[in-house]
Amino acid sequence: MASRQRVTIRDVAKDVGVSRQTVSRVLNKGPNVKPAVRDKVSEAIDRLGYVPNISARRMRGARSYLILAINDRQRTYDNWRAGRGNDWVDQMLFGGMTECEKHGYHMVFELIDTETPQALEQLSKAISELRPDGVILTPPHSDNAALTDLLKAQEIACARVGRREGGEFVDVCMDEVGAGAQVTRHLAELGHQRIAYLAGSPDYGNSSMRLDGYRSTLAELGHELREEWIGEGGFQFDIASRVARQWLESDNRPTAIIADNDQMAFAVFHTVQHVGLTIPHDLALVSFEDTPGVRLSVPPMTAIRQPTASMIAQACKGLISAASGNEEGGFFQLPFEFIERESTAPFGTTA
Amino acid sequence: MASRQRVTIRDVAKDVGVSRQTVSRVLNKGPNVKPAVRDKVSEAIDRLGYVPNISARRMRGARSYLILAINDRQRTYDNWRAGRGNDWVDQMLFGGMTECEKHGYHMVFELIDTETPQALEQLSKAISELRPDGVILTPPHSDNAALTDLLKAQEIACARVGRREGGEFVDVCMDEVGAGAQVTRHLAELGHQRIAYLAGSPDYGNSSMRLDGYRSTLAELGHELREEWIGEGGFQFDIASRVARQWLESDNRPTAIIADNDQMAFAVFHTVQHVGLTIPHDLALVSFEDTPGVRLSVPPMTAIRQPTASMIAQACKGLISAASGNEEGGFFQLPFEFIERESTAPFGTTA
DNA sequence: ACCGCTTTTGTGACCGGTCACAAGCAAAAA
DNA sequence: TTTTTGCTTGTGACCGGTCACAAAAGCGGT
Repeated sequence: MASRQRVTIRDVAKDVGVSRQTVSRVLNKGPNVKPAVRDKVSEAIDRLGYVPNISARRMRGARSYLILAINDRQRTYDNWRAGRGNDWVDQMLFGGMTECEKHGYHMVFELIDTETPQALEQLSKAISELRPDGVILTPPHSDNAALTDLLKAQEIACARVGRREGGEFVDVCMDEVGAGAQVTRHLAELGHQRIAYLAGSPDYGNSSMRLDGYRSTLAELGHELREEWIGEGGFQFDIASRVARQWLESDNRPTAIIADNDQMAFAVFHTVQHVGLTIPHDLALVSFEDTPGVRLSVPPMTAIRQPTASMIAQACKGLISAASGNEEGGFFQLPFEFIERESTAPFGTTA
Repeated sequence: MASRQRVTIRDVAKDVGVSRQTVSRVLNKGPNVKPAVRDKVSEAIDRLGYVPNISARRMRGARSYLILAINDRQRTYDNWRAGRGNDWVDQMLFGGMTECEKHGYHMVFELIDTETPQALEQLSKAISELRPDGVILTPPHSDNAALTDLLKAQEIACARVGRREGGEFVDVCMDEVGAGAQVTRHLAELGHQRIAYLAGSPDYGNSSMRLDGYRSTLAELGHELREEWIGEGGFQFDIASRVARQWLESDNRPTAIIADNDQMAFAVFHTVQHVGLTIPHDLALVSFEDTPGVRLSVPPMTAIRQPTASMIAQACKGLISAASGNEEGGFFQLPFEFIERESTAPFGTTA
């Protein structure tokens, strides 16, 4: 059983000899408070150890100081059970809290079942109960119109990770085109001429942006762009394996492959071994994720790392800013990290 | 800007033609409500889509339906930055939410800086603002007396992961002795006679319990127990490497090593390679963690997996039960998972 | 000193639930 | 029938903040 509140705003007010409202104004950094009074109140707050009660604050239509972060249950479960070791939530927590605690905010994590009818109801229940100041939607929720419509209807600010419309939403994403360009340039600079691109799915916007980066960079550098070297692996191991195999067994096989996600990169790894080649001597390989799996592969993989923590931090920042009465929404593109490891080597180091 | 509450308890009361209190009683599954009335109220709640406001509930000393999970900032940062891919928070979220949503609870995650003077203040601020029904302390906080004292003083229920006193706390831990026994028996059954134990630190209770399991199992099976085969690696790579090297270069080297954590298991991996031996042919190796790193090592490592998700679920269950007015506290020991992979092989398969 | 204007401070109501207690009502006991 | 008892329902106050609005104080200009 939790105890009663110890020090309330009235205690502070009485101590200093001012009204509750004046204390409230100091707390919320409101204008129109004499510096001398402000100091006296601040001092009393510290001395008495007063901390405002979030629940009470939320009552009269004020802020709740809560940010709701939505994750997909299935995805979280898969990561957990398969032991693939995706540390997505860890990163969200670190990035989010770093920003939140600066402003006295807290993060509530919620799991919902996307793609099911319950999803909407689950989110609806959570926001009605918690009335957060903002909600962060991560993939695959970012694309769920039913959810964003609900939030819009409820007038709750919403940040979407991985989207780039901006407008009324706080959209945060990575520079996908730049990432596609970066890996392509990296391979080209290593001397590779025959660079294949194993794409995920054209339906997925970010995927096609990376492909754009690949295309434009190849053109820019005057490299040959062969359509048969752009494969589609549907982000899946099996499909990617087949595509990779076809490439690797062809007469004029690519000397480098860019994989759109780690699953497919692993598929290439596997296929390379199967065909009797080795990485990086016979083939350079880059991936667009950076899950622990690829960091710990042998050899460790060169990859683009999504700035998950920064993205969540930016999402929080945007939401808190909106809750503070500033202009809402906006579109933030964050730089990627390029991590060069041992799966890429200069062309010509073939054993 | 969040919108006003749409449907309140008064709306429901008016709709059905009863008082607010009656609706409240139905909500809280209180006794003394006529079944017919209860049904009518429940129906109206569903029809109007009424969801109680947690903040309001919390005001008059009632529950907050919030569980606060405390993690260490440094540890979270390290996991993130080093890319070691510890999915601890993912597991906490999955395990915790699975239990919480059954009871209408939410989880708030907080990062604090253990071992610093701020830690106490950070926790204090968080509980004053949020007034959660319970707090989950994970290592290394579980052992921090200042924190538990604070929670006791504030009369906020507390669950500690990795401790086993029980009493007023909800203590949740793994069967460490059993785990120590299990890996020892596993190796013995594979035919190993010379099984070394690379312990972490005797100061760490769980570590010494696992060692106890090792000792007693060896005795039970009538195996030789050599004190020089119990090393201390301080959970650190470097120290563990030295110990392993000494063992592996001795005349009568062990054929199996049990490592108290993954860091040290990696140290053994490294040392084995360095000395020119291979796993599992020349040496069987087991670890007591199961981070993605060891799952993805080559060969993948046989290991004990901590039931993190279940532990957090149990912690939530205990806290919610206490908040519901049941007997507080207790001690829960959860079974470990033993995952046999390829770093252990029968003795005698030496190449 | 008086006026208008801005800055600073204070008061009562209110948010949406729950608590304490009182009242209504039925069945059981006297 | 009357009283006791237990179950069911309702009423007003209250939790700890903030909002809207009113009041008071400061300040330069006439």
